[in-house]
Amino acid sequence: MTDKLDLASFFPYRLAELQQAISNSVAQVYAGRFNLTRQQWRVLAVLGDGVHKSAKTICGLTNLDKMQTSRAIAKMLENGLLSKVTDEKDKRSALLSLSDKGVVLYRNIEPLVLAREQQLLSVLSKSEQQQLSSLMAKLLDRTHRL
Amino acid sequence: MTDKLDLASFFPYRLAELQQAISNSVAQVYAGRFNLTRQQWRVLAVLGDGVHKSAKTICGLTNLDKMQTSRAIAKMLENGLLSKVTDEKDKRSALLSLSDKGVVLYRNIEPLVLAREQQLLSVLSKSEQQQLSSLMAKLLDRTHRL
DNA sequence: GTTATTTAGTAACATATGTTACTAAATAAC
DNA sequence: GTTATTTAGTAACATATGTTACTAAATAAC
Repeated sequence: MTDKLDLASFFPYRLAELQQAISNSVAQVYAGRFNLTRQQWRVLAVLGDGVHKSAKTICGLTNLDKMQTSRAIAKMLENGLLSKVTDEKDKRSALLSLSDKGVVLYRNIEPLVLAREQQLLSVLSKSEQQQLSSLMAKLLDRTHRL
Repeated sequence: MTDKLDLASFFPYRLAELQQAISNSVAQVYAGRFNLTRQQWRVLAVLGDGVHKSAKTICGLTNLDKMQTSRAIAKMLENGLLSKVTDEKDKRSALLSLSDKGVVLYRNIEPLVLAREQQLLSVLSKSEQQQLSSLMAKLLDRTHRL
């Protein structure tokens, strides 16, 4: 059987493998201690700049599915991490922002997550990191144009 | 609010974004026409070398969860893509291989999937591809040692 | 060689995810 | 300004996923 495909060296597979490992590594930071799901962490991160946003905007910024966003927000409201105010300019949607509790949580997690990122990237030199970032941008762009 | 984290440029997030885009792109090849799930595609790919393997071995090689592997195999047996023979050396496990139908399917998909991989990677020069591969290996290694 | 422990695999359950259908408000069409 | 269409968000359903509990066979311990 002539077989040129080897899963272990197939680029999409290798990327998935790496992504999962990196993702798990970061989740260790926010999941255990702070009891957040990946979705909730993303919502938190996106609201971390202090600018209130609609669910739709959050959905776009987090790259999450519509319902995943809706559910993450619902749970975070329940846990008192978010504040919700009806958008007076469009009463179908609500503007969400971090509550005081949410801000405290974010300020706790943020440095830990950034530290973990650095910890992971530290196997690469600064120039390698830039190289990687640029290669990733090219590839992502490619998928958009295919 | 001082905020040094920006999700859009956070490495783990960018990697997840890219991985998903690449993965979807490859899935277009095997999912629609050939009606395979991602899990089934991986099982197929891993058995494509013609060497029969136990479910456990497949589980390891595909990086799939135990039950995902079990279910993918069950469905593929049902669809006549695999053959199953009890391992006489260890009667708890069975050895799986592609059936004739499975081999035909594999031979059809393989070149298409490899072509898609090349199509995606073609935004990068050969040397950039090697660079990327090497950076990914370093990072993966890092996650194992953390 | 009998009993205790480990292992491959699956079933049954609980949870997560995605899709389709709906509600309420906004905008477009006349 | 009334009716038709689009949009933000969620509920209800169907499917996918992961975990715990089990079965049957293997290996380890005595």
